[in-house]
Amino acid sequence: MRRSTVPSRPSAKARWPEIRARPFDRERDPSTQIENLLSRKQQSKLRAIATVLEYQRSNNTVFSEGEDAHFVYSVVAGVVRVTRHSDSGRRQVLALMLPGDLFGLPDAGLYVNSAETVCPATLYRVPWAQLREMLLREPEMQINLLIRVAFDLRQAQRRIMILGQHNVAQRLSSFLLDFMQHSDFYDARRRLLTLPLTRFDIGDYLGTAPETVARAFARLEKAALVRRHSSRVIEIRNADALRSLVGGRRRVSPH
Amino acid sequence: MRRSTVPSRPSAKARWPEIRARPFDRERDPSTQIENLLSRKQQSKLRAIATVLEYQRSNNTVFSEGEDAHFVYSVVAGVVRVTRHSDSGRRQVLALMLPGDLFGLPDAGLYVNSAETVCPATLYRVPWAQLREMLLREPEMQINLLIRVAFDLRQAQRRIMILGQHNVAQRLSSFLLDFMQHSDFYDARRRLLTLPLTRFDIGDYLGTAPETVARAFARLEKAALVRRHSSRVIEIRNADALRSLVGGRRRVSPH
DNA sequence: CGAGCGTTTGAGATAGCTCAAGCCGGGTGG
DNA sequence: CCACCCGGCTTGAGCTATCTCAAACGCTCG
Repeated sequence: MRRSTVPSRPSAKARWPEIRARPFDRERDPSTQIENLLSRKQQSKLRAIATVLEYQRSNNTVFSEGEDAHFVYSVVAGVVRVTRHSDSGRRQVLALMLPGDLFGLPDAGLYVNSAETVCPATLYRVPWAQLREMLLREPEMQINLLIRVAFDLRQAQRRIMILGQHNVAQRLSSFLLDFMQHSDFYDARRRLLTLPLTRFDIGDYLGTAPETVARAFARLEKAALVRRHSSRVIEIRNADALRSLVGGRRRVSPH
Repeated sequence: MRRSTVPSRPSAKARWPEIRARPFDRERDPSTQIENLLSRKQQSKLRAIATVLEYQRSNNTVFSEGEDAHFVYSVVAGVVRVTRHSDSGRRQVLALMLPGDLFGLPDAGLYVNSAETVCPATLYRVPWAQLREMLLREPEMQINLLIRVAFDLRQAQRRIMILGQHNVAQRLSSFLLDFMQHSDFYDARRRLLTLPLTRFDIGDYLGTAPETVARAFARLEKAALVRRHSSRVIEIRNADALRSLVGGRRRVSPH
């Protein structure tokens, strides 16, 4: 078993948590999408039961598949990868959670996926039991949760499209274009994209091997669509060409 | 553009609807999953606003992506494929809706996917506006919808795993094993699976070409895991071997 | 300055794509 | 009732994208 096998990817360096938890502090917290969906009153109720977690490092486990699910999480800052391992032990990154995203909804009381930090991150943690009660009392709040889950479903369907139809260069382009939407990672003026992920993470996200990701980068660079300033810092030289690459065919006719 | 291009797949024979709609008739309708989640009172309310649609043929359009979304649907009998077309015009089958499944939730008032019958089918049609109001009034009903959408999300994540990690023979095995769960299609005693889908549909579901699906069937047959009685009728000769195939590695080491 | 991880590139093997041709079964019309 | 036709299915051939194993490179941290 060379890589990508069960417990985790390369950095199984098992650094330990170093997480600090503190009660919700209204003053310090930037507003997030989930809050924006709620009324002030609802927000304050949610804050009353939320805890803020600060993960100082990457590759920290938030929760693991199969564990009892007591909490739901929301990203305040940083990036969390939501993963699942297939029977063969290979890891798939199902989704990347960015600020404002919600994750950790239980299935029959258990987490079905694992979640780890991809870089230092700040999260809200909300006890599921209390949230559940609150939802039953407040239909408007619940419908907001429904909207979020429906959004996640559409995102997942988008991933299905990409995995089912695109070659690796197209998937990578699509991934880069997605990250360019977030000013946390993309400096639009200088056209510089700073990726928080390793090639292993990107590979597991795109359903391919890290070497293939590296080669896809090389290919995009040769075609002058991007330029690698370093492995994590990518200059976007031609976003339109990236877009039209994604829109093209998976394979060009051999004739 | 040989196949799999925009409007639809081979049978663009454009047969027209022949749909019959009738008000909900309590006596004739088998209970479906969505109803099972609801109390009697809720059920009767839902029935009051539901219409039953009967599609007599396959390849009938229920709705198309981009249309205004006025209704939500639930499958009573038959199979519906939910599809989306990529920019290149290729079709992806995002999900197959079987009896009890719900589909057609709008995104910003529009359908984001298309839905077509795969065989003759009976559906419930519920006006979204009325359902929405009902949900706001009845939190328990809403939480059931939330559970359904969360279920769909997990299904979609499962598809992501399969598309991202498995080779075509594994995907096909996984597809067959799924269908074996439904007594509508699988005769457990005789071990006969009757597929409602063409090779084109299966290919678009599994993210591959129909020829490759045919070859995967040939491979499974040669390994004595299945036997094709006809292209649509498959004898399952070794379900355990199918399962362990799915659990194995995508590609065997070359050495 | 060495170790370790992550990245890149190379080489060889192969699964799956595309085009093409033949087959097969069921429905239709003579 | 049979022959034909058409759509779907299968198989073949050639090509290439991607996988796997290897090896070398280069940060970064200690």
